[in-house]
Amino acid sequence: MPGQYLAAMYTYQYPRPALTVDCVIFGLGDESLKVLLIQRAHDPFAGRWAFPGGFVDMDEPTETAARRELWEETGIEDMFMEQLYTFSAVDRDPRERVVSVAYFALVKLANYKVTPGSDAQRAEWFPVSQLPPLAFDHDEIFKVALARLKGKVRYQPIGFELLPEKFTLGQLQRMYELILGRELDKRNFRKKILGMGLLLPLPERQKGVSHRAATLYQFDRAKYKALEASGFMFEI
Amino acid sequence: MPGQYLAAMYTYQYPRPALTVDCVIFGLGDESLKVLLIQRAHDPFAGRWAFPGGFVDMDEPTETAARRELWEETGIEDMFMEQLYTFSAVDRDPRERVVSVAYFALVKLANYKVTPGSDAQRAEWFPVSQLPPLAFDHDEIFKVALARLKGKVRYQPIGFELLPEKFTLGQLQRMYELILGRELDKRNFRKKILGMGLLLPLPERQKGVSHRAATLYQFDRAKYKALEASGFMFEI
DNA sequence: CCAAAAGTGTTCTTTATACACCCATGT
DNA sequence: ACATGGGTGTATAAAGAACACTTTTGG
Repeated sequence: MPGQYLAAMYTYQYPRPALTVDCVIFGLGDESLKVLLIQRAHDPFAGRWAFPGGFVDMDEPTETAARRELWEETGIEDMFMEQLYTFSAVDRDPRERVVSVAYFALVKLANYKVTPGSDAQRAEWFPVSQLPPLAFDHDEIFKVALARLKGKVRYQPIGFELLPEKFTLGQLQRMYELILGRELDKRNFRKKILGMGLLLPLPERQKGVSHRAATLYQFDRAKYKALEASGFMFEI
Repeated sequence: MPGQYLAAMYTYQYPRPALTVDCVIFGLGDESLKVLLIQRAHDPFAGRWAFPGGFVDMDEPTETAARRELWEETGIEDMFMEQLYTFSAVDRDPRERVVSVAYFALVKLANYKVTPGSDAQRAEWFPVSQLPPLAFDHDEIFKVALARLKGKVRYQPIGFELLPEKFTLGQLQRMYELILGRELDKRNFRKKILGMGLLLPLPERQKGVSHRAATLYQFDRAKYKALEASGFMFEI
């Protein structure tokens, strides 16, 4: 990184904000949409809950920083992630000027059933409708993240990131109902989603349920890519 | 700003990326959608065109920085602006690590007909289909900005920000056609947009045109706010 | 046999699309 | 008179919304 020296030559005279990342991770519980929070060990806001995050290193882009922090703090990796928004209010951190690039992630909660927490830190999944008061401006970050999820889930097939690889149409519909906050008509839903031709029915069926076993489906990513390229628009 | 002292106490040991803003400003010409570029006076990329932008001060949020830089470099103010994306590739600036928060702005070009340029800098409006090679990663920033504009203009009434306060339905339709890159049916377009009840017909008509004078309309922002709050979705 | 979710079609309403001619104005 | 864009309605097709019963499985 020759930049280190050049930085001094060109710009050392200007103070710079600190740069951090914060991650809003959504997971799908049995009865609610959830987000992962970490309890802060130190001041400011010691004891309060906050989204996992941390400082951006000089040799990594912000998304890499977000994935690294998430892995360090929770052990979660390889999830769907996209940039959410950059929060830069001058007083958002009481210590000093900190600008934070927030990320928005979706995980298959079944893969992380046990409450995460690698350091001494406590991490816990909270239903989105029952969040404790959050540190810093994380309440605002959460609002933006939830709005993004609700807005996006209808027009891009990101909802599948919350489900296991193999899922039933019932699970899929419940996922949409939980996120959108309203009920969907079962027959119309199935007609629409199957009509897209993006769900591969598997030769397997659900097991161990005390009712008729449902067909398992898989989302056909390759087919979606192809259709998307030729102008197809996903919509629920 | 007590943060200045605290910053030294807590975090002076970590190097920080520089933080800048860049603004992609769209305006509507007679025959094309345009963006404002500034020709760089100094290295790196001396002589190349780039989006206006600059460093974020310690006492201003990024959007304020974007508006300030834009005013300083072009004299444009009070335009529609929203955050676009934060670009953080490690080598995006050859001198040192610079993270840039890009903004996306829409202006009523008629108000800025003369080529702007307040400093010694040259500023010019370029049709989006004929951009010169840009400095830094600004080609990528532009791609993201144009995609955002195309995607958003259909679902939010931001297109009006590109037109004068009073406009004809012909101007409105041409605006959508230029941005979306396809022709719209005149009768269907009028039926749809007038059907929303968001356009106030004015008792005035177009003047000095060598054809039948069109009715002038105004976008009813108050009514849109009300409808939006009760679940109405704008769509072209 | 009961509970619980899976699975399945049709009707009606709403919205989208395709399409052609006369009108007003300035040159 | 002609060139230019303004202004108007209808018919057809497609998509969305509403709606109820039978099937399968485990307990």
